[in-house]
Amino acid sequence: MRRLLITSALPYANGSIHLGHLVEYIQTDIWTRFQRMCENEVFYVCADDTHGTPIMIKAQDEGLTPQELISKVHKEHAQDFKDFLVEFDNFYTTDSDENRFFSEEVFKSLDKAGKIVIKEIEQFFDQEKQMFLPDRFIKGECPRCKTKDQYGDSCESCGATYSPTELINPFSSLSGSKPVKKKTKHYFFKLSDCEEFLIHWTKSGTLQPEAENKIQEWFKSGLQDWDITRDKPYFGFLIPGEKEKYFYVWLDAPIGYMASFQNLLQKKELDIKFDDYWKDSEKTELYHFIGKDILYFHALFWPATLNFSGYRKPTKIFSHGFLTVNGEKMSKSRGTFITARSFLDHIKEPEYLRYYYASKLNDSMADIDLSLDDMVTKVNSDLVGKLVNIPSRTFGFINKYFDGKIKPLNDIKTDPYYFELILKSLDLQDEIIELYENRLFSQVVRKIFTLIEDVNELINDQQPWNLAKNIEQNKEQLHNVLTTSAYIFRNATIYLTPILPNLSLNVAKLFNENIFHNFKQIHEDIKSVTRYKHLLQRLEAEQVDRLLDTNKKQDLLKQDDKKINMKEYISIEDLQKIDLRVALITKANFLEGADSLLKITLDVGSLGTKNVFAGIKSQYEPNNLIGKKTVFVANLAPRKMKFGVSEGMILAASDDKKGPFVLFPDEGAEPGMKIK
RNA sequence: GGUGAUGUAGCUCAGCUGGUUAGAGCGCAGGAUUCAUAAUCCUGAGGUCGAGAGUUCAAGUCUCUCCAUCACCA
Repeated sequence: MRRLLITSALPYANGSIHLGHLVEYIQTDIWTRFQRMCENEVFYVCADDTHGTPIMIKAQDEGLTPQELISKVHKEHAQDFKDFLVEFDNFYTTDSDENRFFSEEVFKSLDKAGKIVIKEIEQFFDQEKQMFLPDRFIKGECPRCKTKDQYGDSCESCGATYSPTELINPFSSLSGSKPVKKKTKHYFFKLSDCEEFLIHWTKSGTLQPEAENKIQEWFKSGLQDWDITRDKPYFGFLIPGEKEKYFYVWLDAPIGYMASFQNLLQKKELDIKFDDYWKDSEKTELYHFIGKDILYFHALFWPATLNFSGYRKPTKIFSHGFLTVNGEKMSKSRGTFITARSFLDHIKEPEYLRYYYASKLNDSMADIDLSLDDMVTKVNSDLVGKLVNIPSRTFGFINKYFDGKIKPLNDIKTDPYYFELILKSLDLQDEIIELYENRLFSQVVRKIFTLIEDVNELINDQQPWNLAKNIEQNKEQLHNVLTTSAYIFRNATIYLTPILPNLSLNVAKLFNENIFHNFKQIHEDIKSVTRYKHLLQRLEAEQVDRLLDTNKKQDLLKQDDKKINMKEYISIEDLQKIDLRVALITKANFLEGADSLLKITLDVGSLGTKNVFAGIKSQYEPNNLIGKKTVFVANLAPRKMKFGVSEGMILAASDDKKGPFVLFPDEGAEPGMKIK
């Protein structure tokens, strides 16, 4: 029995889980479940990554403390993972006592080993906010192509990279003020000292070949010492002995793997030694699943940190590519920036995504594409049309003619025609296990579906519906066909369990079993089957359309909110341009041929009588409006409409779901009064 | 800008260390079938393997150049 500790990268606690994140969690979860089905002892831990400036700023924006923000996000993340059947043994947080302990301990050990050095550096400082600015919070003109409003590290327009000090006219994106250069004392991890160790470690088979190539580039350019300090204000752990300096979030984030594991041992009171997993690489294996974007941290900083603070190194780092949707980068305006939650709201079935990802995942770092049309056809044709179709087309016969009973494996061995087919499904086990182990899930899926296709072919050839017409004569043959189908279907489902745990559970119930939890179960007899109930619904293309539409709309709303949040203020002069008046509704009428408009006649005091057409028919009866006062925009340019000239506008509130609701002023407001 | 990866049928992807007529699923066309959620099965059409050059008896597979896409740059 192998003993494995497996991790997925920690999601940052300032946003929702989206389909891009899920590639990794689903990939890891499949591999973890696979290892469990091979009877290995497996722990799968993760945590929210909770520290850093962006979290601090976001909490401020939302009027929360950072702790409140991360606890809110943690709940949301945990629910998303659970609903996508991502089964962590522990989903913890980096803002924990355990993590503080290990972070300090690692830091002290590194210091003792002479790997920590103090340097004075010069950084941009926002005098208004009284804080040092991370690169991405500084904006200015690109020094090369002069494009305005570029971030402090690189230009989105020409792709140049530079340091924020090179920007022309830099400004703080937090306060808008001009940052000044200021000196500060920082702790550095002497990565430059670790080159020999890292060259050896990265070439010892711990990385995929592509990742190894990528790493070479960094060696070529020379390893730079790593700044692990951030000045206050910051949300994170104080560096031991300091009052205003914190650990950079990337120091304590991977240590969060250790903290989450330690927390798991305590919480579940497991009789397992922490050191077996974190100090002794002989006894246990440690695997990190990550995205290719954070390879740098996991393949250089992390092993070096571990090695020089007395811990074991990871057994292997598995990096995967990025997710594109419909062949392009995920985009909020196209609606392809799909959150886990909105996928569930519209598609309902998390296993459709799990299946689709599995059918495309392999061991490489190449990006994978979620083609939504492709997902629909794949799910419908593979899962519904082929897999689930088997019990649907055979269980009726088994129940009707054989009282739900299936032949034992030994009995069918006498007939080589059928037994060979079953044998093929048994023999595939070794191959499938090897493919799973190597994370070649797309090939696993393809292999399994050759079995499914065999069964459908067998049923077509043998035509149980015809055999049943002359049941006395054909009973034996019919039973063989059905038995063979049942075994192969059962075995294929066992093989698919890591990918489709819920479906597997429901299929187990069809066979009067509790659960499929071990690949060895393919050798067990099937005793009986129950009545067939539909296992999966077809996926309709409209569901996908609605999913994209909803995400698109939400993005538009958010952009509106953002405009306000981004402090795109208007001046008081701008506001005074609008002549708002109290008006009395004297008449209100339906208009023939108008779907949403009412004709409203207003008494605006000194401005006289005005007519407007208001799109409020859905909410208001004309008679209920007469005699009420409302708010009127008096200097809006008159507009010719089908029904006449609209001489202004009355104000009403609405969002995408409800409204409009007309505004009514408080008592005492008289027609013609200015609103200011 | 530097570096890494990717580019194979309409779509999504397999093709191990170079070796006979380049594969799968979906889609499409034709047929079979009706047990099954219009599901299933059979047959077929579809590719100068991003472009160009080179190495070799032989290249999708190795080398070089170029083009496009994605990522990273601490």
